[in-house]
Amino acid sequence: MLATQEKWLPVWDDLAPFRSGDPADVRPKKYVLDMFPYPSGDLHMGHAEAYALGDVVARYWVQRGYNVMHPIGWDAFGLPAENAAIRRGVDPAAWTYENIATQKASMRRYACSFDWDRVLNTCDPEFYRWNQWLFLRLFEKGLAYRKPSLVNWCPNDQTVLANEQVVAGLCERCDTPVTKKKLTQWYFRITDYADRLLDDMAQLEGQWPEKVLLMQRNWVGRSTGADVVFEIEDRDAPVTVYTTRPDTLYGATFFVVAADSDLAAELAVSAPETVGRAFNEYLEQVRQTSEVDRLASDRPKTGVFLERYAINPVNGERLPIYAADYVLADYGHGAIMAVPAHDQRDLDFARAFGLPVVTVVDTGEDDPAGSGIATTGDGAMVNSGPLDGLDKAAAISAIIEILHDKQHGEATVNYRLRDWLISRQRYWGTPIPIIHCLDCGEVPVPEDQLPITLPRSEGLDMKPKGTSPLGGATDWVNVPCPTCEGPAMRDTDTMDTFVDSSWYFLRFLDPNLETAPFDGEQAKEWMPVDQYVGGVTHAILHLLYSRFFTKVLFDLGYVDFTEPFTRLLNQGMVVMNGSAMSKSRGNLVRLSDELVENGVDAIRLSMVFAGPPEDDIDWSDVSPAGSRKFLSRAWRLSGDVTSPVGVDPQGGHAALRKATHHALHEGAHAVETFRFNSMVARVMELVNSTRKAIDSGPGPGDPAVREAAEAVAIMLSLVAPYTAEEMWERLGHPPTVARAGWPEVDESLLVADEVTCVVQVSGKVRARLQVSPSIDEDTLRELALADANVQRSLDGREVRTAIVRAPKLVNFVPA
RNA sequence: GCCCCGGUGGCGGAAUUGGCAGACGCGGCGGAUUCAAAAUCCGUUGCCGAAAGGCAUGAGGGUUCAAGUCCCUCCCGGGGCACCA
Repeated sequence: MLATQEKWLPVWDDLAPFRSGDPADVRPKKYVLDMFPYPSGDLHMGHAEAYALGDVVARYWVQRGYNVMHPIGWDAFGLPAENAAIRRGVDPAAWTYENIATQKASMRRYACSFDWDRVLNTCDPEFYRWNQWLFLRLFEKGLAYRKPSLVNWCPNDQTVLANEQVVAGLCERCDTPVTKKKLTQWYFRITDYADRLLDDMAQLEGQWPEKVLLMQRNWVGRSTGADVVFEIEDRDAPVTVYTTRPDTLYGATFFVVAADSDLAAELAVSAPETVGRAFNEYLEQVRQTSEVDRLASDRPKTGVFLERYAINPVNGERLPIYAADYVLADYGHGAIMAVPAHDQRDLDFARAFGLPVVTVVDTGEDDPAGSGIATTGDGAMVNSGPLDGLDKAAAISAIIEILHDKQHGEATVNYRLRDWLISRQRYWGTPIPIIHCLDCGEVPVPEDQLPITLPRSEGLDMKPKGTSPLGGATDWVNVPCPTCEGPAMRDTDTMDTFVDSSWYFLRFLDPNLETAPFDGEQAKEWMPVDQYVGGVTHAILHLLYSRFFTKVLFDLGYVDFTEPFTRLLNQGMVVMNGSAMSKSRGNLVRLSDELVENGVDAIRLSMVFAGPPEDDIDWSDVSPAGSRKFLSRAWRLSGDVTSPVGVDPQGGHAALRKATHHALHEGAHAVETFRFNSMVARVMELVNSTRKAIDSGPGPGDPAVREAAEAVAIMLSLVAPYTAEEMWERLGHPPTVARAGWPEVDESLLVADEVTCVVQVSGKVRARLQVSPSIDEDTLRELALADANVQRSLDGREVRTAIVRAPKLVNFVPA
């Protein structure tokens, strides 16, 4: 196995069959992209699966005559490098580049069909200078801005997190419960693109897994409703609330403001002193509640009455105002009108605080005041003045019109999506290219000063302490203001590493370009990515951000498409005995061990053959030894062929020729529909047929045997490159089989000259006939009826109906 | 709680539009080869039955000449969302 690697790797390096950058190359282009890895160590089983699957696609399109760009790089910024630095005192850069070298060598041995001329590392200044450049473009457009806000804070990593990076209240990286902190941070205005992120999904329908589209739709969370303006007693300015149920306005019995909102604080200040004290106590308690606890679904409702009142604009009723934590400060306007009869959360609160419940929609269900179950369905409006008798939809439009006329509200849209918080208080990332000047404020770093490279880690205190380690690099931080030359300071935060991956696919077009992040002409030729392959863990994070960046770049005129990834394949995970592999569980399978034991080809084949690519693979169900056995069976075919290279297959053994062309045809179709396991099954069938032909059919000298063996080598080259190359050589061809080309399928060989016709009586199979595929219905019916078994089953009964689907099926229905 | 997606032999999984259920493989069993083992090769392998035949795609019902596939109800598993007004 090792000898085979030693033999072919230099040959492949030399021939570079997957080089894609030749401007004279006339082949049509295709861009196949695997999600790039984080260099945390050597490759593991998960990488082995992902890259085996991506390789099938890339190598297939090369065989089909395309100039396939299949690049690889490293998502090289991020916390593990820094944590290693803290634990072991190594330089994050040195640690990272060492791991990259290890992974790169492993990928080469794993025979990944990457174009090695296009490698990039996001931690190279040549890459991240363009992060800074893009940041400045967004800053100019007002799409990058700083604001104070209550943000997600990971106490373990000592950094802020974007909303997308908090999973069920836990830090996505380290599973530590996330807390909230009031901080001024940098954001990208992704919410400006909420509608387009939703609407452009129409382009992806059928091309992306439905599941991913659904998750993104939920994440953006568009809802339609109305803003309603409420006057507040003893306050000049009114307060606007957002509601999806303006039709229930007459059912509002109280008013709630988010406890942690500025409005709550303000209302409490001008309330009686006892209220102020109670409020402050409550707020303190809310602040100490972790995100995990806050999200617990069965938590009782809590709050404080502020002894203030809002006025219902339609009936002038006084609604008591409460501060509570079930209303979120950063959604809508941070305040709601509460309609306990028709909203479960409001009802729970009303019952806890003894507030009235007024039903305004008669849904025919039990009265919520008694049942404790809010009714949310449709029905006739009651107790609602001019709305009485209308149904939900009519009431919504009627009330919006009324509010609009009185200037008390209007129809609006709201989103669950929040702006993307991109600053991080950590070292190993892209410095934010802003200089803070006391006089000039936030000053962008002039473009000719890019990149702002990271200061050396030596001498910096890397320990997480809530502020960026970059703050300790005084020489680096203190700079003159680019505008006024006065003393100023660099921004010391670094960018979220998801910024890197939001556009890296464009950098592959020319990773060494020094004048721009990418070349527009090349983007026209190659983009968007035709096939993206990666894990479903990025369903929201990376894929949403990349879609956002692409739209921004489109608006800025840098690209002419609005979606970056035309087609998406999510591969599953490799697990062991039903659960994710981990050292602590003791079910870790080491890729390197597997490779030593069974070889690269057998591991790749096992990954591809295990099942559909999107399903998880349980390694305990997989037989790499079986894969190895099959590969040597296939390989042996190539040694048995005795006909000369280039022999005309015409006139060769007809049945085997049909088998070959059938396999090529079905195999191609299987690859194009992501049924890679079925493609392998078709190759296995062809190997079996060829073996039979050699041993007991027309013999090894038949031209059809050579044709079959060559087809096996070519199909196998998608999965098992070493075995395929060995076969190709033994069959008398020069390397490399990767560029041999997919043999043209002879359509005439796809039609069988005899098919099996199933004859049923009352839907049960009673006979099978060998018939010509062109047999006509009448002949087939007579033939079927004449069959002895059919006659026995009919048992003298008359045939009431005969369904004839020539040439494959006849069904007699007796009277 | 809401929304998706699944449930097919001992196991992983096949099955264009409703038309031979179980392709291909793993494992098992039997045999050949071998002093023996490994490797390899051949055969066999859904269940019941001696056979004819019958029964089988989570359970139950329905549509149809015909259902793994379509419709309804339920059970189980996996995933996503979860105070977003």
